[in-house]
Amino acid sequence: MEFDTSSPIWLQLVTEFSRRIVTGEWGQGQRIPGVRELALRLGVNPNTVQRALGEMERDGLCRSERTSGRFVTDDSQRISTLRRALVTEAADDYIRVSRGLRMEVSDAVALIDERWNHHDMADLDRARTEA
Amino acid sequence: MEFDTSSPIWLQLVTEFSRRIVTGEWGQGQRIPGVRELALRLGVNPNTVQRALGEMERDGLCRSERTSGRFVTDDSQRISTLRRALVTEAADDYIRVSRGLRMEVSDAVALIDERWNHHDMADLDRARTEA
DNA sequence: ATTACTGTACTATGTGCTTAATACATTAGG
DNA sequence: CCTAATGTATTAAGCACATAGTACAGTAAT
Repeated sequence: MEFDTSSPIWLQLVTEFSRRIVTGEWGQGQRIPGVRELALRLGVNPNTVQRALGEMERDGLCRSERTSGRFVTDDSQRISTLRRALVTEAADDYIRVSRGLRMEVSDAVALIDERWNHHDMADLDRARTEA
Repeated sequence: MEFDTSSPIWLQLVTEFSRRIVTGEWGQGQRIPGVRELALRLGVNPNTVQRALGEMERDGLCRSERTSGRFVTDDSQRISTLRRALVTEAADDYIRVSRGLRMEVSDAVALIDERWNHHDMADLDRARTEA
C-alpha cells in the first residue's frame, strides 16, 4: 500500500482499516490478521500498525484477545455509525473547500458527476496495465 | 487561524494562501503582507510562513522582490489553473472515499446537496454567536 | 512440558516540523 | 547619509513520527 508523507502513517492506517470494516472486507466479528503479518503486507513497522489498531480499539471498532488475536466488533450499529461518519466527513471536506472557493452547489454537484466517470477510466487503465 | 495537528502547518498555509489568491482576497499582481506580519496574524513562526510562500513561489504563484515585498503573480491563467486544480483535487478526494465505501454516484451527489444546507446553518450559527 | 503464535512494552536511532533568536543584504523614504 | 522595512539564511532546541530490534506474558496445539 502507498502512503502520503504529509500525514502520519498510523492515521492513514486507521482510515484504511475503517474502510475495510465498513465494506465488509473485514467482516463483523471476524478475526483481524496479526500486527506482524499486517505490517509485513503493508510494508510498515509493526509498531505503526499497533498504534493504528490501538486507536481503533479505543473507539470500540475492534477488540483484542490477548493471545488469540484481534477481532472486528460485533456491534453492527457501531459499524453503520462508522460508515456514516466516514461518508459525511468526506462530503463536508469537499463542501468546505468548494464554498471556500466561492462555488455554487450546482457546480459542486456537477463536478462530482463529471469526475466520477474519469475514475472509471482510471480503473480500466490500471486493470489494463496490470494485465 | 486554526491548524490541524495531523499535517504540517506550512502545507495548510499553502492551501489557505492559494484559496486567498483564487478568491481574489489576494488580487492578481497585488502585494502580499510580509512574512513577519503574516506570522503574527496567523499565530505561527515567520519561518513557517517563509516555507509556505517559498513553495508557492516555486510553483509560480507569487514572486518576491527582495526589498519591496512579495506579490501575487500577474499571470491570470496560472490563477485559473490553480483554481481548477484545487477544485478537482477536492472532488477527486471525495470520489475516492465514496467509491472506496462502495457508494453510488447518485448517493454521493445527494449527500452533497443535503449537507450543503447544513453548512449554511452552521454559518448562520457562527454569525449569531459572533454578533 | 514444549512449541508457536498472539498482543504488548521498551529502548535506541534517524528524520522532519515548529519555534526561537539572530544576523545579513538590499532598497525605499526621509 | 541614515533609518526602517523587506526577503533570506543560520543555528539550536524540543517534539512527534517511523523504524529496528528485543523482550515479556499469556494461551492454544502438539
